[in-house]
Amino acid sequence: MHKSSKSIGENALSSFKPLNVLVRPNVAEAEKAVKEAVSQRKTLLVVGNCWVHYLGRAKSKLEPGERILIIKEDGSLLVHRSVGYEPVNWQPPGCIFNVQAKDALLEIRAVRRKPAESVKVFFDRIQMVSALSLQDSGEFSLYASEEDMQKAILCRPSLLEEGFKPISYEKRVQPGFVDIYGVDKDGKLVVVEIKRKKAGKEAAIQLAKYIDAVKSRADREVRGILAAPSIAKEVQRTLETLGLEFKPLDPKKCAETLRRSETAKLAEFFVEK
Amino acid sequence: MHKSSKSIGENALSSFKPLNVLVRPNVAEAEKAVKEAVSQRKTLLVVGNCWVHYLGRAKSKLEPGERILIIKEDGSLLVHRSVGYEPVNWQPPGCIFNVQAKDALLEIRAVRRKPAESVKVFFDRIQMVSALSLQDSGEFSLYASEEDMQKAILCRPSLLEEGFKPISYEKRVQPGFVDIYGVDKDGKLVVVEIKRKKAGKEAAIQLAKYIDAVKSRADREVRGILAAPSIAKEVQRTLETLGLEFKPLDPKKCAETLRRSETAKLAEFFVEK
DNA sequence: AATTAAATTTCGCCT
DNA sequence: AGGCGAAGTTTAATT
Repeated sequence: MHKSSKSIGENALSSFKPLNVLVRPNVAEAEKAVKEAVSQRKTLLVVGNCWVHYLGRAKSKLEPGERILIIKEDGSLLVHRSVGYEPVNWQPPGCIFNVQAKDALLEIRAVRRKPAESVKVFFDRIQMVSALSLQDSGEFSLYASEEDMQKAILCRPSLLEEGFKPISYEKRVQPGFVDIYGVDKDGKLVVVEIKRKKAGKEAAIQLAKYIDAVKSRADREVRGILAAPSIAKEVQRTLETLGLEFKPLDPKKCAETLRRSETAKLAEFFVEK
Repeated sequence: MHKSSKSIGENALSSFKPLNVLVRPNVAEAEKAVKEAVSQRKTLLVVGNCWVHYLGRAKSKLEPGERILIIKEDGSLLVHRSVGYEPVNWQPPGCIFNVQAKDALLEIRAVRRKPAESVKVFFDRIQMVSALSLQDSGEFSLYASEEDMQKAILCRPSLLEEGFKPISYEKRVQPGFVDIYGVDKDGKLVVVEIKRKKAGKEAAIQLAKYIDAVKSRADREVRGILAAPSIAKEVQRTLETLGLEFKPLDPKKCAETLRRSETAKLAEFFVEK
């Protein structure tokens, strides 16, 4: 992790995006738009009066009513009613779609193998069709971001190991920024690289580079610790080969630590007053 | 159940429905539309570039990207990315919403108590806002409709009880139609009332009326059986008072029976050929 | 209201 | 690819 990796945001670049919205189209118009969206792997929204037949692991029938149909780029399908957190009908990613208009009806069929399932949605009146090209590379972090994990170690160093003392963070060295830099209980220098997800090869290489950089400057032994929720077996071997270490660090635990620390600070505040 | 209860459909009546769609609105326009939709308990769709903070049972952060936000009439909230069956962020029904525009940002906050949670969605660019009045009274039946349950008993009477023999179905009597009419292993007349959901008081009363009607015509003892997946405790007592019986009948089991029967018929077909 | 069990569970991780 | 376990699980049913 290094904060310099933060993106400027996709905002400035593309204020123009292809966006097709049809309001109250007839079935033929809707058919065209839906076929196009599905074949172009766009995200599709259809709102209208429909009924649904599902057959697969289970079997269901949904009588007519106005709902929202979503078909996503990955071939997943959702039918949402006006109430309820869960979709009334759905299909996980990987469906193949078949779209056809017949007798003033728009039929959208989603089929998948293994398990063999099909969802058929019939529209007879369509309020809106919208084909979207959603640009979304934003990261989703549950419980703690990499930055949160860094903070957690800084505020409770024992999360990394007993006796660890941080000296600095985001320290600039040759190849970039060292997440955390400190000393262990024996006074040895420690370089810590943090990953929020399962650590891959690049994490080990990155850490190795930092170690080299620090060693060349400090001219003494330096320990390298890769802290992440988990690590690939092969990477574990790579680490050992390089003389580096792995420390399991759970984002959830980090978040709890931060929360407690905030609570503690708050308690402290009230005690001092 | 009686087939005459089928609705004509909401199709013919209301081809005109209030439907507000804003394409590429500015933040102020979007704010107005969203506030209106939320206060009027409409179903809301917002598509645009957004980021999301969640804090409650867990905690999460979603970096900027283009997504679909849905707020339903019951106060549930969904944020969907362009891939994945599940929403990336959500909130179950019963939220209170707070909408405000500030510094060219549209903030939509969903809060609920028990558990105390909040989801904050920030939009800086909005592709579309749509406020929908979804009319949806269509019934959803999983595994089997009441009609399917009727078919299942007709094709395998032992589902009701050993030795039962159907004579007719949808038989016209004074108050309406008897779902299934037959005789038990001792030759006693049996009237069967089927419900797909947990049986309520009205089901017991309905059955009692049919029994009376049949008794007055046949002038001999008639058993009444209410077949449903479950029954309310109080209704069970009502049944006993009236000298009627309850038979647990699971839609899932009915669907399996029908499927097997179809498979059997198919097998029979292939054997005969 | 709290607890338990099922779900078209889905999803990730591991073998 | 199949099996196991967790989930911000949700939801319905039961005590």
